[in-house]
Amino acid sequence: MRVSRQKAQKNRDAVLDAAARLFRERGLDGAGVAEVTREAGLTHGGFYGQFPGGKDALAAEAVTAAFAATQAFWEELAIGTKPGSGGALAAIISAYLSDGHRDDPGRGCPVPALAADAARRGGVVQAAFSGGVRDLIDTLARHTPGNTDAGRRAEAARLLATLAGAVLIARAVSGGDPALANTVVDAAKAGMPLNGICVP
Amino acid sequence: MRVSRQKAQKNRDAVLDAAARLFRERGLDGAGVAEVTREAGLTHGGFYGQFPGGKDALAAEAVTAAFAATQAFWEELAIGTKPGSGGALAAIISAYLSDGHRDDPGRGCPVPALAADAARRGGVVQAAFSGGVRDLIDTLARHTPGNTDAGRRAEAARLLATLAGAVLIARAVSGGDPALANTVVDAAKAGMPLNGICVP
DNA sequence: TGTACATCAGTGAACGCGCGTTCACTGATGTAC
DNA sequence: TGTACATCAGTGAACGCGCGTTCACTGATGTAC
Repeated sequence: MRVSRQKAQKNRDAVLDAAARLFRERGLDGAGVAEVTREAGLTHGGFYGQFPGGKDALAAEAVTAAFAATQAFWEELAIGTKPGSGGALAAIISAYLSDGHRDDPGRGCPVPALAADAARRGGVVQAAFSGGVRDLIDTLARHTPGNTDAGRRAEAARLLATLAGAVLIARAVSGGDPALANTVVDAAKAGMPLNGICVP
Repeated sequence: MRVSRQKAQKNRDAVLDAAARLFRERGLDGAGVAEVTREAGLTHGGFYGQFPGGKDALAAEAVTAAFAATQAFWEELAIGTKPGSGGALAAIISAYLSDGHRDDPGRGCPVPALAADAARRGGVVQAAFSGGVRDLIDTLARHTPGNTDAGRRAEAARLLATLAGAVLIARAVSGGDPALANTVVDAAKAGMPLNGICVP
């Protein structure tokens, strides 16, 4: 049965939201079209009307949405901190390396959750992922101390690698060796620029 | 047809080798039992005689084998460098952040290739992964400067997070934004302890 | 050492299952008058 | 504003396909004599 255009848009958004969460939780191969649409309160039949590009198109849009949400979350964290004080960066790092982020990949950064999948899938998914990483590094660079744009971007890139790597490893070992997971996250925290000065 | 016990062992090893490579290349969901055994020159029927635990058992053993190979490769790199000079660590870092490693996940470190899969799969796979990460960090710590064991281990953990994160991101964006991939890897290189002094 | 036979590593067909995708259909929406 | 009808968002059954796994069978190996 037909629904209003407003309701149709809401339904599409619900599918996208469910996809962005489920893909981060279970991987691009671990969540199917049927489950995603069911989670959005719909059946799978209408899906190809919403996303003519099929699952790949959904995955690409979900990746973009997940990056946008992460970026928005970071900007929200930055509000209320003194500009130039490094407080925004500290807040982002603290949230990124929190237990909450480690244990809730569905609402977290797409990099540790989906980077390997994006690398393998290629096409529109990898393109969306690349754009997301670039925007995320730019956002991080805006809150990173440094003299030049290139320097801030490089530092932000290094930071994201360490943050994503630490959460990636922590998630992988938290079930089999919780102490090791904490070691990795704590080591990453200790190596963050705000805890001292790095002189390359 | 029955084969000799020696040949049977060789066949099992061939399946394990193929699995260790294919799983790293395509992910645990991206390579099937049929393809792995075919790559080893066998049919899939005999597989459950070799691995009664099924695909999960194969994945767990493949993860362990991949970590062991990475560790052996690092130890090989360390041979011929002056002990305590940091030369071994420099060689490991250089190899890890090379284009060759980025573009050949099948023979590379299991962390960027399989950590997300291991986190989701749980069970014996996650247990094998946890053990592999611990051993890898211990190996890295043996070549890391520092005053205490705990300090070396923490530094090694932080190092592995940065290395794995950088390669993970580089692989994900190399198709869509090659310049960004180089930015991330170069930034990780520049942030390595051997290029300067980190004062936490 | 030679022979007869039990063992078992590997084969290939078959199983149920869930996947991504298609399509005829439904019925409320949006529109033309 | 009210009515008639075309549009189309969503439904649910169905498609082929590849997955992990099972199993009856084959025939060379390993063993007992």
